[in-house]
Amino acid sequence: MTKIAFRTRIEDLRRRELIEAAHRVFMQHGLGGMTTKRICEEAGMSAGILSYYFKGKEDVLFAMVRLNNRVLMEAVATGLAQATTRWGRLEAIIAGNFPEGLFEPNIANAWLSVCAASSTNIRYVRLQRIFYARLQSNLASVFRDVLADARFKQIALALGTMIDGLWLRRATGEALISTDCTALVLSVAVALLTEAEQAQLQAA
Amino acid sequence: MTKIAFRTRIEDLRRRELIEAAHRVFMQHGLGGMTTKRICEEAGMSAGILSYYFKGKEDVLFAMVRLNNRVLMEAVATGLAQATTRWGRLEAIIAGNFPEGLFEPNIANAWLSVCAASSTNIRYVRLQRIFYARLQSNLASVFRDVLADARFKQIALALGTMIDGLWLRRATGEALISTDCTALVLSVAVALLTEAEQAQLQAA
DNA sequence: TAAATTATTGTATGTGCGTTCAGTTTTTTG
DNA sequence: CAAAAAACTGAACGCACATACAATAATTTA
Repeated sequence: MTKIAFRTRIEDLRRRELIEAAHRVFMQHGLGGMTTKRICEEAGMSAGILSYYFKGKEDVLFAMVRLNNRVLMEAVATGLAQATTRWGRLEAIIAGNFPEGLFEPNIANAWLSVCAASSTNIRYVRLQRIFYARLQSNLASVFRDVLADARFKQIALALGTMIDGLWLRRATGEALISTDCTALVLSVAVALLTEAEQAQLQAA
Repeated sequence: MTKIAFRTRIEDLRRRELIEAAHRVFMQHGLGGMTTKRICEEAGMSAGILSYYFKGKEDVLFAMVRLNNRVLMEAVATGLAQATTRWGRLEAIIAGNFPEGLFEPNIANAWLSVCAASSTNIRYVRLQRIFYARLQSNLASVFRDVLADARFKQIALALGTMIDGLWLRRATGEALISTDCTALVLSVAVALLTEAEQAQLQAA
């Protein structure tokens, strides 16, 4: 009994350590430079350990991406919980997608690399889908009841792709600042929503 | 004299063939699967030929990306030349960024891979910058005189990143259609520009 | 403490890659 | 046609990598 408990604990620990080491290597050397040797070295372990705790390198990468996504989604969730007004919630959603200290070229590039790898690996596509669905549902929680469904989907797509595009630009080193990006997306959101409101008023 | 002329011709021909072969391999196997062997095989030549006409694999890749960018930019240019009205020009610019038959997952993924590789390779960053600058200048040719400079830059960034984001989504296989994307970006452009106009009217 | 299980190591192995280069064929020159 | 230059070949090399695995160390169990 205690045996199993301990085993699980150390296994989880090692897996976590390897994932975090993989993350650091990823940040520093990019997807191409993320070798098993470097990961194990970064984790302070020997080369063979990776095969012991993971199915292979791909498995580590996937676990890493999943962990990152989870962290980001939780950040948005806590931001949402703190917001009180409808517009505050919108800002929280958008700002949550440009976390200060994380909106940096190397991190953006890591994310981009994973997107690029998505075409090969079905699991990544699924992960991305989940991520986008969450954004969509967050936006829906703010505006679905105010907008017609078709137009809402359009606006959600517009805002979502803008966020992605800004990250992409950041990945190439463009000098974008997280607060500016939030402001930009927010301003577009405002323009689209006021327009939609006016259209709805005219219809009535 | 004839010697030099002929030499130049066959060299250009082979280089072009290799670039196009590289492009096909890229499309089919992705950036990771684009090996020198496959490229030469696809071009119907032997393995060593690549080093004969190019400095190395990277050189071929770069030439390929440059060629693609040129083609896309020219497509936009011709579309622009045909447009007569101001709004027609705007639509031509946007539609030119979603060319029918080219707005497909594998092509999108190829572009995405290059973006991801940009962080390592300075030449790609330069290429991307040129591309974005061209988009910016095209948009400027339509709207700069109507808008304040700061707001124009914001709007141009918003539209540009949306276009990128839509390509990114397409890369992961999302079912987006080129005409829908054009319509979406155009609708956002309209919303932003009418808003900007109203703001300017109120100021007067 | 002895046995047994688990955790870790580091070398070995095989694979796939980009690049090189000595040689061969083709084309051009005189 | 002979000599020279250019175009091209394909085997060979070295390197970096992921993974496997036998050996060893640490820990738990009885």
